[in-house]
Amino acid sequence: MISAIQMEALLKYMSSHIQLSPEEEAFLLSKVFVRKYLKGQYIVQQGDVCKYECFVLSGCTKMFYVDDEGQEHIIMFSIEDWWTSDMGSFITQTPADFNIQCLENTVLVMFSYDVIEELYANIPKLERFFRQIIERAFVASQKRIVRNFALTAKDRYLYFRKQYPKIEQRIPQYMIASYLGITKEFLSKVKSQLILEQ
Amino acid sequence: MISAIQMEALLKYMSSHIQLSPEEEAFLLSKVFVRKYLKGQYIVQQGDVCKYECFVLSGCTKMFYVDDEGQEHIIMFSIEDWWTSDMGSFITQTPADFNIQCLENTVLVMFSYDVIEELYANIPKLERFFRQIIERAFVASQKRIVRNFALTAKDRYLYFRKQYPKIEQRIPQYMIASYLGITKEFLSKVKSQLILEQ
DNA sequence: AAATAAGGTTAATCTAGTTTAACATTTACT
DNA sequence: AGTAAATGTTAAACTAGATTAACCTTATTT
Repeated sequence: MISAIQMEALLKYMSSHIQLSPEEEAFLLSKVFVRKYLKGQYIVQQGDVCKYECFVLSGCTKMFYVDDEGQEHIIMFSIEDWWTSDMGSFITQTPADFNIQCLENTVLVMFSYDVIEELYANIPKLERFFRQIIERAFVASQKRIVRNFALTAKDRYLYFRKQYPKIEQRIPQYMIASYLGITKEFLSKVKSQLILEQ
Repeated sequence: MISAIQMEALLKYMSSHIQLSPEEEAFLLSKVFVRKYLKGQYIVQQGDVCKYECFVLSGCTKMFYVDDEGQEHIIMFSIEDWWTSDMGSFITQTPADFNIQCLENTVLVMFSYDVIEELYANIPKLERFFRQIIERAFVASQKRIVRNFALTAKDRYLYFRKQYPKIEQRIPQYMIASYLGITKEFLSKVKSQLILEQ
C-alpha cells in the first residue's frame, strides 16, 4: 500500500511540523495508502464527492472551477509536500464544486474522511497539526483576495513569480494566467512589457 | 469580566456546535473577558500585533487593508455570532497587515493567544471546534476568490445581497462596493440598472 | 430650522484588461 | 525526420469598470 521510501517522505514532512511517537507513526501509516495518477487524470471531478485529502509525494496538480461559459478558473496548484482536496466537499461529504487534475504523473498519500476522523480521535497532536495547516491556508487565501483587489495584473504576476518560482517553471503560461485571473494574451503582453523595462 | 447574559449568549452559540460539560463551560468562561468598543474605534490596527480572537456578541466590524495609494479594501464584515481577528497576525504574533474597526458600538468576547492555547490543551473538543470553523472560513474564502474571477460585478453584488441580507441593511453602500472590489460609483450604476430591469 | 457632514447619484472621459483572429514556436508522437 | 497538437505571441477593436467632478439626499448637530 505504501512503500518504505514513500513512508519516509511522509514522516519526514510530518516530523518537520510535529513530533509523533513510533506507535503514532505506525498507526498513521497503517491507515493511509498511496495512489498514482497519470498526467491528465482527475483526482476529483466537479459533482463528485471528494473522498480524500491528498498529500503530494511527487508530481503536480491544479484545482479549478469551470464556470457557466465553460471557462476554467484555477484556484491553486499543489506540488511536493503540499495537500490537495476540495475541502468544501470533503468536510461536508457533498458534491464538489471544483476539479482536481494532474499536470504531471503524480503520487499521492490518500487520507479518507473516516481515517482523518480516526486519526484526530486517536492522535490529538494531528488535529492540532491540521488546524495549523488550515489556519495558514486560510490566511494565504485572504491575502490573495486582497492582492487581487489591490494589485494590477502585472504586480500579481511579479508576486507569483517571486513567491512560487518552482511552480512557474513547471506549468504552462496559460494556466498561470488563469490562476492570476487574467487571459493568456494579457499575461503574454505583461511579460513582454517586463522584458522591455529591464 | 463577563455578565450572566453575555455568558449565556456565548454558551448558546457554543452549544449549537459542540457539547461542553458544565466544568468545561466554567473553565472557558473563567479565561475570557468582554470588551466594549464604540463605533469608529479600532480593535486591531495595521502594524500592531493582533492579540485576541474576538467573538462578536453584538455590533458590527469591518476588516480591511489600506494599500500604498491609501485605498481601503474590505476583506470581511463580522456581526453577532461571528468571529473577528487578523488571523495571520494572531497565529504568528507578528504585526498585522489588516485593520479591524467597529461600524457600530460593538461588544466582544476576547480570547487571548495564551488562553486559546490553554483551552486547546485542556478541552480537545474546542480545538476540534475551532478547526471546523476555520475549515469553513477557508472554504468560503476560496469560493470568494472564484466568484471574483468568474462573476461580473453585478452578479457578485446579487450574490452578496442574497447571502448576507442582514449585513446589507446595516452597512453603507460604499463599504459594500469595497467588499465587492468595485467603486461606489459603479455599484450605484449596477443598482440603478437592476431597478430598471425588473 | 439652519448648517454641516456623511452617504449616494449621474454623466463624461478614460484605461486595464478582454476578445478575436492570425500567426509563430515548441513539444510529443509515428 | 516529419507531422500534429499544444503552447505562446502580436495587434486591432472592444468593454467592464475606474476616475473625476458636480450635484443630490439623508442624518446629525447646534
